[in-house]
Amino acid sequence: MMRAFPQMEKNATVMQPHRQAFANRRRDPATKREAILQTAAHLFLEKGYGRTLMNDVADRLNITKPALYHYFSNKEEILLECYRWGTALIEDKLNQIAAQKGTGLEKVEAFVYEYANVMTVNFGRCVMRLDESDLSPKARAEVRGYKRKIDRRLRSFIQEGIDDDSITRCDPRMAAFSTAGAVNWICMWYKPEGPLAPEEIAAQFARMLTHGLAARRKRRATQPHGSRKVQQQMSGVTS
Amino acid sequence: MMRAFPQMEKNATVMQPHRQAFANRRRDPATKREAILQTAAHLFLEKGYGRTLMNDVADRLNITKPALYHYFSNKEEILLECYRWGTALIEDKLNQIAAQKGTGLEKVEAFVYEYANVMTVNFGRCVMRLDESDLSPKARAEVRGYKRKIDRRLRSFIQEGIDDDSITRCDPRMAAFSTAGAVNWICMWYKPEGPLAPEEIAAQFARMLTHGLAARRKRRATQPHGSRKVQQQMSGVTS
DNA sequence: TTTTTAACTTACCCGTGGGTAAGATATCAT
DNA sequence: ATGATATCTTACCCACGGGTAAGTTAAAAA
Repeated sequence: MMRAFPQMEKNATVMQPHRQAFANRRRDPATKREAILQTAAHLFLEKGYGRTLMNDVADRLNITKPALYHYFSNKEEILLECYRWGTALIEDKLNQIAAQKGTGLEKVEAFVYEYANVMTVNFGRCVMRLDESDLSPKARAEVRGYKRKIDRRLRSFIQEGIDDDSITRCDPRMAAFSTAGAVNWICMWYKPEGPLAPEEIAAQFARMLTHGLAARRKRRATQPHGSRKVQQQMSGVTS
Repeated sequence: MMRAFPQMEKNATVMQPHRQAFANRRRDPATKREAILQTAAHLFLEKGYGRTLMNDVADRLNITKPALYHYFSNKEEILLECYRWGTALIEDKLNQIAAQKGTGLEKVEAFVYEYANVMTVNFGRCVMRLDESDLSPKARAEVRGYKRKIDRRLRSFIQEGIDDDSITRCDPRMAAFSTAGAVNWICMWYKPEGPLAPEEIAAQFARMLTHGLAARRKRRATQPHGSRKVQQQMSGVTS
């Protein structure tokens, strides 16, 4: 029998990609674990950790709440695993940058670019957007460790830049807070379905945070701003 | 009779400043309302909104939970009022800056300085640190309105700067996100009892965010960084 | 003093949501 | 086929915490 809209079924699963992971019972457990993490991360970002119920996660996967406890021992472990995935993404990029050649300033620029990109990925967003105090002291200490490592890396790039004269003299700690803060905040307003492409954001941030807003020298003529279109209105400072 | 430590009693109240507001029954209700708000804001920042119990707030004020409901109809109203106080602080500063003379860049610099200072005050920190989705749709819309106003102001300063050639050509929306993000993030790591003075933070941020990290020109000699002491270690990128 | 009333306390309710006990079912090995 | 096992469901428990009902007390008014 011919279907009127043969693609409908497929689209239905495309819209809920992680439901598929639980279609067969004996499917790879690792895949299911990740499916749980992905949907949980999505919900945590959408509604916050506290307001995300275990039932919400289960519902999205077309399973029941107790099924989740076959893959995670409790809600906090899901949260912790989101942190682990996110920080791993960042660490990975940082190692690449640290191995590169270049001035300190160039490394900071690369840091901002890569870090900004991670801040548009759900797991990355979780790292900076979710509240650490939802974690137990032990888990919180672990996450703090990851974050401190990131911070040390950024500060070392800045210090390199000061030493090689590519960065103006400043307090590396404060510069790191400022730079990282601007990028961290991306996870507060970025919407995957929004009008801004991650690479575009990353590129602009990398430029602005290293070279500042101030005009380098007086411009002669003020010609209009290329063919940039007036873009969709976004809400505000934080959303 | 002489006391061995006559100041002890006084210190006890200094340590818990808001308890005093509820010492007498017929004291000014407005004072008590503010005392509740202050302690609530403090706890919200310390433990998060969701983990702060009405009992926690009451305990700190040496009263019982139902007493709070004489001043606020529910928990959310306390939260909303924190937002109102915080955004009012910011708006106030913004109006002053907008009225000033100067280039766009100078206004952005002033914005960063004043805004950063607000981000070290509890009510100000609440605005950017607490989660809007703890508010009802109606209240959230109100808060969003305040934030959008702040954002519009910042963007207008940036646009002014582009027009008067004090700011390099860029997407004002993106520049606002970057600048505001760096400052907003202060509320995530700033600790009132920490080693950094608000004005110091504000001054450094204002400089870095407008003029960037990049060295303007090659320096001749690299002399050590004045007499700056190695300062107390702070945790990491976000705390 | 006595009355009045706002300010507060004690004792309680109950919806919510994380987590579990025990049983059902699909899939694999034999 | 048949048992064995991981997987998943139905039905439930109960701690927690926001909010309230009803009674108590302190301070101002009369």
